[in-house]
Amino acid sequence: MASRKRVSRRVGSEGSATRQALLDSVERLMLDDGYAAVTYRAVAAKAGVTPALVQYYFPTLDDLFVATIRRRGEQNLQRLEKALRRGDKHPLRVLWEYSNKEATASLTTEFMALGNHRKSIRSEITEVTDRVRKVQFDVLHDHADDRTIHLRLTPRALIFLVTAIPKLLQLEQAVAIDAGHAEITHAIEEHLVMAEE
Amino acid sequence: MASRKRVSRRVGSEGSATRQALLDSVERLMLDDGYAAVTYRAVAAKAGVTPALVQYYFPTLDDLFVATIRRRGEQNLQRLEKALRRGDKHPLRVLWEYSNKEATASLTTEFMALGNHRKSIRSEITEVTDRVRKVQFDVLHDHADDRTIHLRLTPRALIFLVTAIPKLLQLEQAVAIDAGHAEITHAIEEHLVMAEE
DNA sequence: GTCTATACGGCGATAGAC
DNA sequence: GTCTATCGCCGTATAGAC
Repeated sequence: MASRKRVSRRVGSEGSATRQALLDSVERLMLDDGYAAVTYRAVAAKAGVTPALVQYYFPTLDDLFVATIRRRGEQNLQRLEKALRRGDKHPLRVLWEYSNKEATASLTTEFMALGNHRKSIRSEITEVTDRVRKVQFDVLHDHADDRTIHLRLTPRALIFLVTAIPKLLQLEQAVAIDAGHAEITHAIEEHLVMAEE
Repeated sequence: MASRKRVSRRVGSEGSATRQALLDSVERLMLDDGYAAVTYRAVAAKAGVTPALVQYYFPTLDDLFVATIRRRGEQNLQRLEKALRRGDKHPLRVLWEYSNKEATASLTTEFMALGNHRKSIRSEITEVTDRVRKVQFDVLHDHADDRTIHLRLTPRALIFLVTAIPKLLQLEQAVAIDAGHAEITHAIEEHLVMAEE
């Protein structure tokens, strides 16, 4: 099923323009038609190169998916850290807004589905998520006060709620389900306002 | 991509033993290796028949997936209604426990991933979820009292929390993430106890 | 180092033989 | 009702051109 003999992944320099263009094509395909639409032939066509060239850069599809999630994860982490550093909003609100950025979230959903049956991708997701959660926990830990006690929720539980619920809302939206969505969003917004004053 | 001309789905009688055995095999394959492992050849091998016979019962893979989700959805709905009818627990707790049944939830996850890029499955999920949510809403609507106000949450929002969060916990567990899980579970259990007394 | 051409086996789907 | 043959995709391995 998976590759065996192949030794060197990441052929072609990391910053190569072609390489970046290929990863862009992968993200577009995943967003438009789901990860199943990511084939060597489709990626090549979208980027205007030959299928064999895609394979030169990414010997297996796993390599291609891992490179895509790694690049996106890095970008997300930097976006989050930058937003938190600005310090003009309550950290919980920053996390909430960060998680509601839909392009990112629906890509994440695709990757989690992929991770269900591809080990290499599962570990990549685990790694990047751990790093993100650590950043989130640190900032909330510094900010901890009676408001978390008021809500009877620990920082970790709060992080879960404001970051995971948006993900779930979008997961359901993708299958045309929206019962309770407006109410949940409203309730969380209300709690955020309370936490901010 | 999808089938076009085919008119009659559901070849072979609905209750055919072969048919049921094939759907069992599909569920096992999805749980063990993800939906990508569901191929005519794999299903046939698991059920001890020829691949062509599987194709006789289910002309396209879409038909196979739709039949699987429909059967499972019917079973879940009846399980939920039965648990609610017993009336020995608070409806919210019934919903919470119902959603925490893991076999069901991880199958659901697979189907939602499938629904991301297969239209026929998406509408099947939407339909069965609407029916389930209606049952859930009705029972909670009858049961509505000051406890929902205490939590500042509408019935629909409450349903979302106690049914969707377990789904998400398992989705994350599938990729080896568990930050905040224990805390969230504990917090919800606490709220349920409050609602029950 | 970049890129291409080609071949192989496995897949879903179809048509049609028995 | 059951199964065979076939078609056009797919991932990917390999050999080699610039």
